[in-house]
Amino acid sequence: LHGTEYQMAAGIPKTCAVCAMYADDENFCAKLDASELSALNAGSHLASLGRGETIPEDVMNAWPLLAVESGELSLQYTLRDGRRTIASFFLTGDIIDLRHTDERRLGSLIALSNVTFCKLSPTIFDRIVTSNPGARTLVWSNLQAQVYRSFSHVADLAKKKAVEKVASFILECRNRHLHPLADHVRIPVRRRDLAEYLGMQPETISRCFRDLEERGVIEVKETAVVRLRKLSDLRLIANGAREGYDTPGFKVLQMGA
Amino acid sequence: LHGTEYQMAAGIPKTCAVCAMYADDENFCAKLDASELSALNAGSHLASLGRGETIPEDVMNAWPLLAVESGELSLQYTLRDGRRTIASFFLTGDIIDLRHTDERRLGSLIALSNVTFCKLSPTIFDRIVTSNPGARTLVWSNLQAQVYRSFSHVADLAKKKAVEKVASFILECRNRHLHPLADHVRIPVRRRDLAEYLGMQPETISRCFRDLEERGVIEVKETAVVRLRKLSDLRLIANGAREGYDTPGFKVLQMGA
DNA sequence: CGGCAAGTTGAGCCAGGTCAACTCCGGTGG
DNA sequence: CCACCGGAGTTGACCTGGCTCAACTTGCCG
Repeated sequence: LHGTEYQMAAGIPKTCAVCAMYADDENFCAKLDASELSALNAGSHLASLGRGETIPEDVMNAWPLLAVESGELSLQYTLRDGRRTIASFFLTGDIIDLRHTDERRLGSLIALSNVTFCKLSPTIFDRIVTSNPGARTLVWSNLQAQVYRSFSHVADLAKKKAVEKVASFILECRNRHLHPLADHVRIPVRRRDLAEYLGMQPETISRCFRDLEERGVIEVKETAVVRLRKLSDLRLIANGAREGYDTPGFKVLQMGA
Repeated sequence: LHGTEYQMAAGIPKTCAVCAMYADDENFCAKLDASELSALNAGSHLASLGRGETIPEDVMNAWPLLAVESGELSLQYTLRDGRRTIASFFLTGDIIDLRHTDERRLGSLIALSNVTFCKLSPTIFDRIVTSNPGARTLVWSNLQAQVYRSFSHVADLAKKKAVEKVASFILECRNRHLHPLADHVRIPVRRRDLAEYLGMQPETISRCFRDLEERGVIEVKETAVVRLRKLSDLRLIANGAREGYDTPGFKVLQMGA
C-alpha cells in the first residue's frame, strides 16, 4: 500500500484500469493508494458522450456519482417554453454527486464537447472518503469550489450588464486555468452555450465581444481564442466600473450604503 | 458515549454549552455524541450580529468555519459603483466553510435579520467529520444542498422574467420549509433584499407581487406573508409557462431542441 | 460546390430599470 | 396624546439596454 505512495513520490504514474485521470495530481484517483484504486476500478465504469448528448435519467439514478475525465459537461435547465439555461460547467476532475438532490428539480447533464466520464460506485467511494483524508479533502474542496464558482456566477448574472458579464466570463476562463496560454484565453464553449450560461442572447454576446475589441481591451483571434490586451481594464469592466475604464487613472466612484 | 445516544433516542435533548442548535435533529450538533460535543464546545464560540451587520474580515480569516444558529445570513457581492447582489441566503443549520476559497474573491457575509452563529474549530470539526459518519453525511448533504440551491437560483436569474423569478422565489421559500404554514408562505426577507437576490429593483418586485395578486394566484396578507391561492398556476409561472397560466386546462407549449 | 450550423450585423420594440413623489408604518420625544 | 421622523414599500411616467426577428457571412464537411 505504502509502496504506491512511494512510487507516486518517485513520479511514476499510478495506473487506473478505467479512466486516464490518474495522470494529474489534483484529482481524486491521484490521492488513492493501490488497494483503493483497484477497489474503485472494480466498481466503476467509463462512459462517453458526444457533443449535445445527455446523460440519461436512468444512468443518473443508477450512478449518482460521476467524475469528469475530459471535455466540458454542462448542467442545463429548460423552461416550459424552451428557454434554456446552463447553470454550470463541469470540467476535468470535477466530481458530480447527485445523491442528496432530494425532491429538488435537477436539470440535465449535457455534453458541450466530447466528454468522457467515470461512473463511480457510491459505496466504494464512501469507504475511501472515510479512510483516506487526502481524498476526502480533495473531494470536499472540489465541492466547495463548485459552490463558490456558482456564487460568483450568481453575482455575475444578477446585476451585471452584458459587457460586464462577458468580461467576467473571460476572466473566469483564465482563472480556471482551462488552458493557461500566457495572455491568451481559450473560450471552451460555443457562443450559443455562452449565451445560455450568461443569460443572454447569442447576438448580444457577439456585440459585447466586438465592443470589447473596439475598446482595445481584447483581441478576438478566433471565435474560441481571445488575446488580452488590457487586463486591468478588463478587470475593471468585469467588476462594474461605470466610466473611464479605458483611462489608466480610473476614478473609482465610491457609493455609500 | 453511547449513553448519550441512548438519551437522544429517549428524546432527551443533548446540551451544548455554546449554542441552542442541538434541539433540532437535522443539524450537525445533533449528530454528535457527548465527547464530540464537549470537544467541539471547547473550541467554539457563539457570536451574534444585528441586522445589516457584516462578519468582519478578520473573523472570517480566524474562523473560516461557521454554523448558523438562527436568523438569516446573506452572502453579498458589491460592484465598484455600488450595485449589490445577494448570492445566497444561509439559514439555521447551514454550515459555511470558507477554507477552500483560495484566491477566489468571496463576498461578505451580512445579516439580514438578527443572527446568531457558531464559530467552529476547524481541527475539531475535521476530527469529528473523520470519525463520525452520520455527522459527515449531514455536513456533506448540507453543502450539496447549497450547490443545488445555487444552481437553481442561477436558472432563475439567467432566463426568467421578473414575475417568474418572484413566483419561483415564493416556491423556494415554501420548499425550504422556512415556516411551513399550510397554504401560507413567509417571505423571510425585506423587498429590497429580495430585489438584490433576484437581480431586480425593489419597484419591480412590488409590481410583480401586485401582478400575481391581480391574477388571483396569491394573496399578499402582509408584506412578509403570502397566501397561495392557485399553487399549480404559481408553479406554471415559475417554470416559464408563457400564456394561459390562469386557465385550468393550460396548454403546454412543447418546443424541440 | 452545395448544404448546414455557427456566428455576425442591422432595425425596431418592449420589459424592466430609473427617478420622483407619495403612503404607510413603528419609534421617539415634547 | 400627538407631531415628527426615517426607513420600507408602492405607484406612476419615462427611457434605454438588450431581446427579437430577419438577413447575411463564414467555415466546415461531404
